[in-house]
Amino acid sequence: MSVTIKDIAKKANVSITTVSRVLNHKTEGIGQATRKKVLDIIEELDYRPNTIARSMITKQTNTIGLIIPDIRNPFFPELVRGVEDIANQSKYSVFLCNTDGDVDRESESLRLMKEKNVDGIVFTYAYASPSKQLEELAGNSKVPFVLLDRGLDDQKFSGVYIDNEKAGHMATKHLLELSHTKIGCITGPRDIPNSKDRLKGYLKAFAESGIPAGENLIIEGDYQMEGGYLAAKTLLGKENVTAIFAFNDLMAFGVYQAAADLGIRIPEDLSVVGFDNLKYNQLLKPKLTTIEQSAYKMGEIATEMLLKQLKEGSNVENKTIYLEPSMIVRESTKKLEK
Amino acid sequence: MSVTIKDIAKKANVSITTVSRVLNHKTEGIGQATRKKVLDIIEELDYRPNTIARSMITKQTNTIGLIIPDIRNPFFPELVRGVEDIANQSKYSVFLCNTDGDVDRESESLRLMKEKNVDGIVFTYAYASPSKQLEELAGNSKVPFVLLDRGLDDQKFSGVYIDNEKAGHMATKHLLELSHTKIGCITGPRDIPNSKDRLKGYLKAFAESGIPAGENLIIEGDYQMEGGYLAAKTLLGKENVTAIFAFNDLMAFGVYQAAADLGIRIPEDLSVVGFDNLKYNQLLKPKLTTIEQSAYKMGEIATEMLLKQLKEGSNVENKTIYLEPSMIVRESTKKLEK
DNA sequence: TTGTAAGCGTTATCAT
DNA sequence: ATGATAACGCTTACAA
Repeated sequence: MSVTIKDIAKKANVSITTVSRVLNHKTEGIGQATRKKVLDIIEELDYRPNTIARSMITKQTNTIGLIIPDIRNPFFPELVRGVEDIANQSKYSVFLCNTDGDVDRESESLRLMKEKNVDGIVFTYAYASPSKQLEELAGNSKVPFVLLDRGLDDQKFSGVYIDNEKAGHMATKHLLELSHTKIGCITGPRDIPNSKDRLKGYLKAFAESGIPAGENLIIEGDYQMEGGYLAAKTLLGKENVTAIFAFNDLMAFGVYQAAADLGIRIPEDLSVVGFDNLKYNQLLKPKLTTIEQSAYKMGEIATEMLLKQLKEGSNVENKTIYLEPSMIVRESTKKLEK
Repeated sequence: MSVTIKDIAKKANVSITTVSRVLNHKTEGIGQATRKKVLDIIEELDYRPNTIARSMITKQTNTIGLIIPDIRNPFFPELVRGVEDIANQSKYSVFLCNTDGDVDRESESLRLMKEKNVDGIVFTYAYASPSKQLEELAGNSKVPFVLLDRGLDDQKFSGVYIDNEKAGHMATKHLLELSHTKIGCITGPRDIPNSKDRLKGYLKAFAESGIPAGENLIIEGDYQMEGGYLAAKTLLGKENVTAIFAFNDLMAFGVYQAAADLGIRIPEDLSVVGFDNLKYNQLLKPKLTTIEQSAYKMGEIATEMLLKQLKEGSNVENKTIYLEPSMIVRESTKKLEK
């Protein structure tokens, strides 16, 4: 049996209340001598308060939940570290759940988080409209949460995103300025808001340029390498595009592979723009032109927002933050020669 | 206030003991009718038992801790999913901690795990000898744990590793058979057992071949891209090696970059062997010859071992499992032409 | 400054 | 088959 507050109290000849007070750094109502005595015994016995017993009373667990689609997608480790680093600074630990983008596993995760009594949740929400679970979270059960990355078109929830429409616009405009007109577009899964917004940007850039955007040039991807590969095969086979804008770097990797299979050279025959600026795309040849967004920073900001809510109570108003994307032009895009 | 066992009891006109019994699926000592009545009310009120209160008594949290160096190293996401997937199957959730390979953060993580009352720990232990903390874990505090990947040369702890010496031997022998004699070796951090074992294999292959292994050809790396890059610069600059064996793929990526900077062609001028078979090294040109080891599987096995210990109590004997490595020959290695 | 005692939501023990 | 009650280890009124 491990040592409890009672053991300390007994050995110090004080009440457990007194021990509790020094434990919680109560300033008033405790004598210097007593405090020291208790502290010494705590040290001597290497006593650690039982956080579970504590949680029962305080209703706090000093734990936050983090729900993401899949840690194996290299975008998310960065995000996770951003969340964890900030959380740890404030003595919070993090519970991780992967949902694989599956609705059932997502609500299962949410259930689990509530069961574990997390104090708040950072949530890569991947659907366009709030689920029943999410509404309930915001309504009855009152667990604070912050959405991030994938988004929800609803200002009533706290969230951290980048300005995806702007990013989509930048990437497409870049390609248009390089004289490309047949620009393939490989989107993310249909329902994910960030993909929708990037598509809006893509279409807007076309509209501005006066060039018609071909319906056939837009293909739904899966944010995975495989989906990028398949979509690129279609695009390069039937549509003869001269450029492809993939909505994440992973799919751009797939585009590279498809191009290699088909003997198509990048950037001579095909320009490619990605999205995310993953660290390991330095390995690609030629180096990938892409949109920069910092998953780590998004994780940090979202967690800071969440912790603020936890500390200041629910009187903190929800807000949505949009980070500025930036474009990194490297070697995979090139002016189209007539 | 959320609904408690008392509310259910009151509404059902039974005692909380009875409710508790149906909650815990006690078969005996409960009538069919009562059970149904209680169950209905539980459903009606959407009651969820408070796991914290439960934990106070059962001393179980249904949570396991997972300590790794850094989730951003692409080896670990796979491992994490292996652990999580198995844990979830048995209704366990996982607490994640990154230590960045830092000793202080590691013992901090361990402390946290105990504070959170995890039932067991899966631990990428990165040092050659057991720390005081670890001894204590095995001794007094009796939290079951399973080590994995990086290892500890001590059969008295449970662990899951691959046969690193054999793997190091395979890789080096492959290079020797391709007529290379000046084979650079970029190891992991000095203290990590898996690196030591790989080095043993490297030296053994040389010893068997009768070719002397040059001391200068062995450079300590950091298991990161940067370290691989730096080490390769040294190796390629001063030592004129014709082949490099990097102790993980990440460092092999660095070798590729160094070679590119120096105008050295792979595999014509330099053969390269990596270690891990990371998914995204498909992106490399030429494709990397490497040692296959499944982080996912290691995570699965370690977690299965841990759960077995948790279920069957401490009468399960500790054991160390060594998985078989295999070699994947791709395009980055080539016979040395005289 | 310090202590007594109630209570958090369960499970476990022992009655009935 | 069911219930009363102690206990888990702590925090927090309230009292002294």
